[in-house]
Order: sequence, then C-alpha cells, then structure tokens
Amino acid sequence: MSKTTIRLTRFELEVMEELWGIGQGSVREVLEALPTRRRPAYTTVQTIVRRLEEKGAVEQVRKIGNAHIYRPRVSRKAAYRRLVDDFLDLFGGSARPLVAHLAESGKLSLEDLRQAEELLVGEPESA
Amino acid sequence: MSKTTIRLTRFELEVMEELWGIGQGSVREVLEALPTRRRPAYTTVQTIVRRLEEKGAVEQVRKIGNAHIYRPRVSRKAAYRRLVDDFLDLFGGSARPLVAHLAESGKLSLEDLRQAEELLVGEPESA
DNA sequence: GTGGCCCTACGACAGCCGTGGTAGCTTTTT
DNA sequence: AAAAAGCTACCACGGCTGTCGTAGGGCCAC
Repeated sequence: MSKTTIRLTRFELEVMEELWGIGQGSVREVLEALPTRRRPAYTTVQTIVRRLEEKGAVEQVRKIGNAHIYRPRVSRKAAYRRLVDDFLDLFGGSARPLVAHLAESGKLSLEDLRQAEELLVGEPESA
Repeated sequence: MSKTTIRLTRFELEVMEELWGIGQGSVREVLEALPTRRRPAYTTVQTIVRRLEEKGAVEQVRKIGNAHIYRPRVSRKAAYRRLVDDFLDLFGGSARPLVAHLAESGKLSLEDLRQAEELLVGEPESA
C-alpha cells in the first residue's frame, strides 16, 4: 500500500486536476479552469493552493507580475493511488470486494472489465 | 446514483459492520466485537451508535436490563452502494477509470476480474 | 505618479468526525 | 439495604475541510 504519498481531499484533488491539466498555473488560472458550477471564491482556491504547498503537493516555480505560478510535485497517478488505497481500507484493503460490489450493482459493463483485463496483461507489474 | 441512502463515516461503517454481523446487539456487544487493535472507549462507540440512530441507520428494538439493543435499519449493500457512489464522484461518477486504475496499479488479478464478470452475467440488472 | 486592480498572506469560522469524560439512574451483587 | 458495576444522556474538544473576508503590498495604465 502506498501510504507514502500525500493524501488529498476532494477539493484539493480538483485543484490538482486542473494543475495537472495545464501543467502549471496561477491561482487565477486554476480558478478559471474549474467548471463553472462549482467555482468558489478566489480566496478559497488560494487557500487550497496554499495548503497544497504546505503539504508539498505543489511548488512555486516562478512569478508573473506578483502572482505565483504553481506546479504539481506529485503525479496524478501517485495521488490517485493514495486515494484508492485509503478507500480500499474500508474493504479490508483488497480491491476484490469493491469490484465485486461494482459488478453486482451494475456499475460495470463487460467492456469495462475487458479493458481492465487488457491493462492488466499489458502491465504485469505487481503493486 | 443512490444518494438516497444514508452516508456513513468510516467508523460508523465499522460499527454497522458488527451489527450486520451479529444481527442486533448492545453497545457493549458492538464494542467487544471490534478488533482489539482499534477498540476505542465504550463511550466512543456509544456516541457513534447514538449518531447512527439519529441518522436512522439503526433503531432500538428492545432493552435488556437497562441496555438498549440496536438493529440496523439499512442494509450492508445499501450502505456500501452509497459509499461507493460518493467515491465514484471523484472519478467523474463512472466506475471505469477506477477499475482501470486498479488494474494498472496491479491491485487486481485476472481472477478478480473473472469473478466480477460472473457476477455481472448472473445479475444483469442495470444501475 | 497615482488610482485602480490584482495578488498575497493570514485569519476566521462552521460543520463533520473521532474521541472520550461526567453525572446520574438502574441493575446487580454482597 | 448499601455498595458496586453498568448503562444512558449529554457535553466537550481538537483536527480537518470547505469557505471566505480583510489588510496590505505590487503593478500597470493613464
């Protein structure tokens, strides 16, 4: 289990998602990249970015005017790994009951499973 | 998405897990059913059970001595459905990226997928 | 150079959650 | 019946998260 990486909250993840998307950016750029529906106040994003920096999830790379430009320090993959690992703890740490639940509740199609299978075969690295 | 059911926190889920296991029981029984490692104070369990009752996740069915006996009012399945649904929101609401991630990070075996496939075929109800 | 705008730094706050203490009533045990 | 043990009801509290406001400094256009 990769409990090494930083744990991100839901909104921190959304902010990171934008940063991963654009590579790097200012608070304002992140703000404007957020879907209109859930676009909070400027300072809210700012706070999140600050917390991300405290956690080491992002870093300042330079300034444009007096605005900081931030860049992710953790990969999307690592972040999701941590997220999923934490979630799996609720299922005893194993993915199987989770996938079983997904299948039972009709949230998975055969195609989904087949795609997963391909990924598995193509990348037989063990976790 | 089943956002109808009650949302349970991690520890609430653990308590429910014990209640589902024994069918019904007192605070003390739940406490003692919890794995020794993460066994908190009696009153902690009591607080959680009270909150569960406020939420409608459990109900008092009778008293033994002066102790209440509680019974789940939501099924394990419904509870996990809600849990998973909320989690899936982080993946855009779809299970596919999650399963893909699991496959890529080696958390799934082919056997896991095959089992899921069987469940899928056996229960072709759509969500 | 100065007014206006933008950015930063910091503080605040409420809700949720895990955690447990206390007081007082009940049941059981001497 | 008096003491001991158990249970309930309620309160408290600190950490985390989402949310934002304010104060003050910097930059740009005029």
